Amino acid sequence: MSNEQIAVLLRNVAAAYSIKDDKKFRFQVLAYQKAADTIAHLNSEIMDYYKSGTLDSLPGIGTSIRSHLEELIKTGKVKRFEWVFEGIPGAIFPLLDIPSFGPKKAYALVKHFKLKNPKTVITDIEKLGIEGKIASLPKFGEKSQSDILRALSEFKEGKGKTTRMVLPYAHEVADKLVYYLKELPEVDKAEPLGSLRRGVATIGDIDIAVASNKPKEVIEHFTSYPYKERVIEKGDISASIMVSGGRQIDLMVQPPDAFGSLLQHFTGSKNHNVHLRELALKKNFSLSERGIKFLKEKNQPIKRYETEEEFYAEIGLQYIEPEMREDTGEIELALANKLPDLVELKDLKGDLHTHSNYPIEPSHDLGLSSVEEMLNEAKKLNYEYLGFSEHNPSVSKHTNREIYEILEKRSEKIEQIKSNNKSVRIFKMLEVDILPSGKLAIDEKSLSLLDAAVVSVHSVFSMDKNKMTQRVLAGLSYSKAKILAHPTGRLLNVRPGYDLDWDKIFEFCKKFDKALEINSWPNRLDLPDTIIRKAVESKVKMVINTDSHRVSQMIMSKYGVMLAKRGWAKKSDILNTLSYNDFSNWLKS
DNA sequence: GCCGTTTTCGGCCCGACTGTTTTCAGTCG
Repeated sequence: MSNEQIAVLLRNVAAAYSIKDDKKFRFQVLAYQKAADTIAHLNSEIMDYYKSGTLDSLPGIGTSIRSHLEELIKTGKVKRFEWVFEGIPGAIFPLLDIPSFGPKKAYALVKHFKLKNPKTVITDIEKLGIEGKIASLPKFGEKSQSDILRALSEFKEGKGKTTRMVLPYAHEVADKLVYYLKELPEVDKAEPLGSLRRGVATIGDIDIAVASNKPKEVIEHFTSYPYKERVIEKGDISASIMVSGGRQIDLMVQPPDAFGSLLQHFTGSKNHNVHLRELALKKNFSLSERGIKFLKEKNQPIKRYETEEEFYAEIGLQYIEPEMREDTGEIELALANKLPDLVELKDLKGDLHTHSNYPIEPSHDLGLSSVEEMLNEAKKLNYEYLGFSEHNPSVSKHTNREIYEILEKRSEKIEQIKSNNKSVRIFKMLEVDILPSGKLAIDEKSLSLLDAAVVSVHSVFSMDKNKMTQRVLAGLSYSKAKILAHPTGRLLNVRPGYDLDWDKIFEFCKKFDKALEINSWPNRLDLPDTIIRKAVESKVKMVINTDSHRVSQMIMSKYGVMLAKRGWAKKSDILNTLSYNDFSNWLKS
């Protein structure tokens, strides 16, 4: 079973518990939801945890859920779950993906209309709504009937609870809205928060916090946004709108002197906030977006915090960078004043994976900007060095000799530019395909023309984990191969990427002094953050690259840095924070 | 069901908004 399937099953268990007896099973519901979230966000197969007997090392999975999962994997079913699902109609489950549908609403509808078929339940309900039969149910009315119909039709057009967008698109939507909000004089500050601020690879809803003493005016302005499709909610201090493409934007307002606690609250993550608030409760503090209530002191007003730093300090914590706020150990470290000093954008001294438009006749895409243009941009970015890593010349269209000649010519051109350009140093590199056999696409003689190679997989993604690991290690074993580019091959919202045996990869990288790339390309963001974290723990070195194909893309390293921070990478974990001489020595080692 | 720097028992975040209600349940983040 896939992680996704297991996550869905656990979510269904939570929903079934909630229908069975909301009060009695309150904590089971929470526990199963948390376990489902954990599994849904794993970057390696749940089967690997099962095989190594480490299932209960995962947050939210204890002895009980672990044994249920083991039973599931061994026998294909779980006795306890069968009991939980008893009397719960299967037709409720497809409804749970639809925004505004929870277990209660789904059950009420399915039960009342005796809907049996999970495959048709959505169209069944739609039909009942159109016939006007939902409005007469107890606790339902005309408004909820039309809300249901709209939710169903938006769902059919792709607006589900789990649909997510890639980072730059989310930034674009958020930036436009922030710009619009700031047109209102009553808006002191407006900032995008949530998963966008934490640098999560894909974004669900966009969250925006506003500092203002006039919340009514702000909400009015926000809900009048000209590019909105509709207003979802509109209250005194918060509101939600939907913009084109079914994207939801949530906004919340607090007075400027309480902006710190709002930033903290709205940045999340949910798990981080829950942990923080539980911790605070033990000290008799109650935290919220409004500030801190001191529970021992009766009738005291809520204390407000203008900055997040003050807010964290009041609870006795070091300031925690947004990228770390996932409740994966950062709160414990902050308590002990032992948070790592994370890598920053300004630490980067170069980019080793860029594609110029030099006519190298590759089988994959060529860049669109010239070597000179890219060097100019590198200078603007304060880089000391830049590596050109166009794709290798097409193997099917050229002989080895022709490839050598193409690379020789390129080498001469680069040497020429080097002599005219002293401000940014150049590395002569190449992105070389690792063929299915594990061989590199070009031979040793051609490789000898390079300072080093970035190697990567661009074909036959469907190999199993062991074979793919062997393939990648074979490719990395060439002495010129120094960096494994976009190591998992994932394309966000397109394909999941292949599985590698990370322990073996890490071991190899350390032994032979190779580096893993953190690819900043927004549809890749590869390595995934959880694997960066493991690499950091294993003391494997990494390089943050952009994979730019034109000048304007070279600033994308900011996404790579956020990703690295999510993996708790320090400056010392990232090799392209080294000076030219030190990096050059490593590259040629 | 999970979890532990006051706990292996006894806790478990906090508040916003909506529709159907006249005080609250459901959903969301």
